[in-house]
Amino acid sequence: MAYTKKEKFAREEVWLSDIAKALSHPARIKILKILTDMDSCMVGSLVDQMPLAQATVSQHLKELKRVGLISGEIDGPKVCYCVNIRTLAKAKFALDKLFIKIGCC
Amino acid sequence: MAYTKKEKFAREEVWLSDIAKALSHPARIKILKILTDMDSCMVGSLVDQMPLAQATVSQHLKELKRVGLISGEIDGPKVCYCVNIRTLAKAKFALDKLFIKIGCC
DNA sequence: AATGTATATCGTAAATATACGATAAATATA
DNA sequence: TATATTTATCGTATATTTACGATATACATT
Repeated sequence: MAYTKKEKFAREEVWLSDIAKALSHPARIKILKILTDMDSCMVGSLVDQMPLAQATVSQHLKELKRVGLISGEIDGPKVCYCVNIRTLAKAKFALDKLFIKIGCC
Repeated sequence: MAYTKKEKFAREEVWLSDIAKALSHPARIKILKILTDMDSCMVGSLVDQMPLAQATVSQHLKELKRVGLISGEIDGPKVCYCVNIRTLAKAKFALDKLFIKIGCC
């Protein structure tokens, strides 16, 4: 038991739920905000602004990367992350569609 | 370890991440859609349209209820659920704010 | 009162998420 | 080449999620 049944649902529902999952931890929401606020977006300064250990921040970055909400560019020994506007726009569109469908606004 | 650190984040980030968590499974997105499509919204007919056991659907309903996205009204031995537009609007507002902040649309 | 119907809750197994220290890998600098 | 810096990954502990069958609860009907 407890094998997932996500394949039993519509493709778009699965995709949107996956985006929602990526946003389902305050650390990841904060990371997106910080990446926007800073001009530079190296992991080091990101970690400085987060109440979490470096390994944990790295893990959260991985989750955001997984769904394509951010992408990282290697810059010497450092990595510079930024928000992926394309995915963001797709997510916004899908969310708007859902909210309209279920009677909001 | 693995104790949560969610309290270390801003209140609104925690709230929004919690809404996102509620939307982070396709079953729950589908439930919201079904509740909107049907005029009636009894758990029984909901379960009929879901590829999950009754106990599992009930669990998903509980999660949606937890964050206030739906509320249930007891009607005899049955329970009628409907989407809570208030919470939905609040969520939409918070999401829009986030998306605008992080550079979308 | 007994039985049926509808839903929630309990118990539980497996999977996934969260957090961290330690370490690896990759580059830069002395 | 040795050392420092930066980030990802590994290993691991604990918590949470997902799924279900079984059972409890609450109301209706016979």
